[in-house]
Amino acid sequence: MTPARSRRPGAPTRTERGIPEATVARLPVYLRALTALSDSGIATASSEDLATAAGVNSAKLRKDLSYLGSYGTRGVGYDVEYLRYQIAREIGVTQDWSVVIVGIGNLGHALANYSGFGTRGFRIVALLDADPELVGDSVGDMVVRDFAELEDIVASDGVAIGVITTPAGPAQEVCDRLVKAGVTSILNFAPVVLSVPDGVDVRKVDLSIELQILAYHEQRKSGEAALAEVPELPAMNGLTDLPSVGGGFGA
Amino acid sequence: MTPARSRRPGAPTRTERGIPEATVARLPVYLRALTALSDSGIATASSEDLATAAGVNSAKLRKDLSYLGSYGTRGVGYDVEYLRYQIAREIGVTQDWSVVIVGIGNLGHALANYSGFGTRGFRIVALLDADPELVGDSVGDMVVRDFAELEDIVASDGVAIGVITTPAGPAQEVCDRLVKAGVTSILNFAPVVLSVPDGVDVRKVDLSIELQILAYHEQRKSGEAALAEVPELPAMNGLTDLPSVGGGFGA
DNA sequence: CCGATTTTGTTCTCACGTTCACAAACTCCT
DNA sequence: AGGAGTTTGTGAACGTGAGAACAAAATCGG
Repeated sequence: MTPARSRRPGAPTRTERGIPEATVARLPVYLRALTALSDSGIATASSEDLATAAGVNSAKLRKDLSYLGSYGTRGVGYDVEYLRYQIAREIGVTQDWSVVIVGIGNLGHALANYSGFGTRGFRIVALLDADPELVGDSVGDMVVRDFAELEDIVASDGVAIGVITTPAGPAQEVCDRLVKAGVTSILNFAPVVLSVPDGVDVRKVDLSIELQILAYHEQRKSGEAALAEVPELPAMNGLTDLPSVGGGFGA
Repeated sequence: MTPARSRRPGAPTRTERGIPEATVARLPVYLRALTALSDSGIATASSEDLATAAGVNSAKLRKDLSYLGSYGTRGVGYDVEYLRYQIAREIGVTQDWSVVIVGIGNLGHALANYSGFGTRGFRIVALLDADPELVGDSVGDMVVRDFAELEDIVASDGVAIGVITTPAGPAQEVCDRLVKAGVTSILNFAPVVLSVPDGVDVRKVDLSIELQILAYHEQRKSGEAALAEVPELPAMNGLTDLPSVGGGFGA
């Protein structure tokens, strides 16, 4: 049942530099699919099986995996555990990453309480907020600490990843402090465009934007009748009465 | 200061069908930038100004806007209010969209409490959960209702958009129910690949994936020393001791 | 009214991403 | 052992997106 691992002498000359960004974004999906298969007791899966589980095309999956190396066996498929390890290693989640969350409002609370964190290669080492009212509160099994402690925490815990769940206003300032303290990857939930120096990665999660994208397609579905209802060139004097669109996850 | 609006007789022959998906995804960002400029009392902005505010290249911004029509004035720039309305109309947020949230756990709570919803073209009409313990609880100014009421609510309020904030387990089932009730756009926070019939749009927000993408780049930054520390081909007998990677926003 | 200046809208080119299609490689059955 | 059947890995074709560059159109100063 377990396939030959085919560690052939002429090693696959692993992709020297640069897995395409689109592929990187899908690797975590494959990882999750593999974990699910593994939990179901499935030891081997074809690219077709995996692709179905991950919700992608099998050719795309094979090409994606080929950037990592040649980890399958022709005529058989992929060893689930083996491939899972390889992808985990490539992503970097075989080691643990320390994470700080800044801004313990509604969303910060939700993320802090999210139990499935530690088991996935990420460890929340601190919850920070600048509001003295919040500092000292306990959230789950952690206590909210003062944002002023940031530098110490980053230095002592080797934090590389920061999560910003503040309102839009202070987000850039928080970001600057994070970067100055040595954080080089930021996950931003605040509805602002953060500017960071080269070498720092920012990823954005924005609920409003997602909903607006859905709204766009939704509008298209309802036939063009809906479009015709809205005047293309409205009288300018009515413009200030518009609902305040835009914005996002602020306080 | 206000430019001529240039409603020339040969109308711009608005893009008949199909704004590129990449452009659609950026329109909400432009909308937000325009709203910010508008709030600052700025009446006119060049593509350069807008691009800076939105964090993109100005050529890209101009090309994106050109898909909507010719709403700028050469030598001058764009009228902020006018362009804001045009983008809002194109996205479809000049009208209100009714939204239901299913799964009132930590995250559902956070979204329900998010006050900046109603002002942005989205109206939460119901919070639903299947857990009898939760039904009847009040969250913000709303009350959690039984998931069984879904069909009635969708029918009476014309709900087109559903947000899934349940754990992974029930997500597909919830999704099926939503679709059957008539929801045609779904924003999914559960860490599963949802399968839906044609004509239904799904967008996914996944914290674990975002963090893992950051981790990948972070690993690359720390020089290749880090890569070398991890064996490329570990002994297979150690594999089951791996931390359980993958998964995501479950209970 | 005209030329200088500004800034848009668009064309062209290149890079990236997706999909097809098939040879290579492996297993299984006779 | 050999042929039939599977499934990977990848080359090639195609489509989409990004960025540079420039002509067209507008303003402004004289």
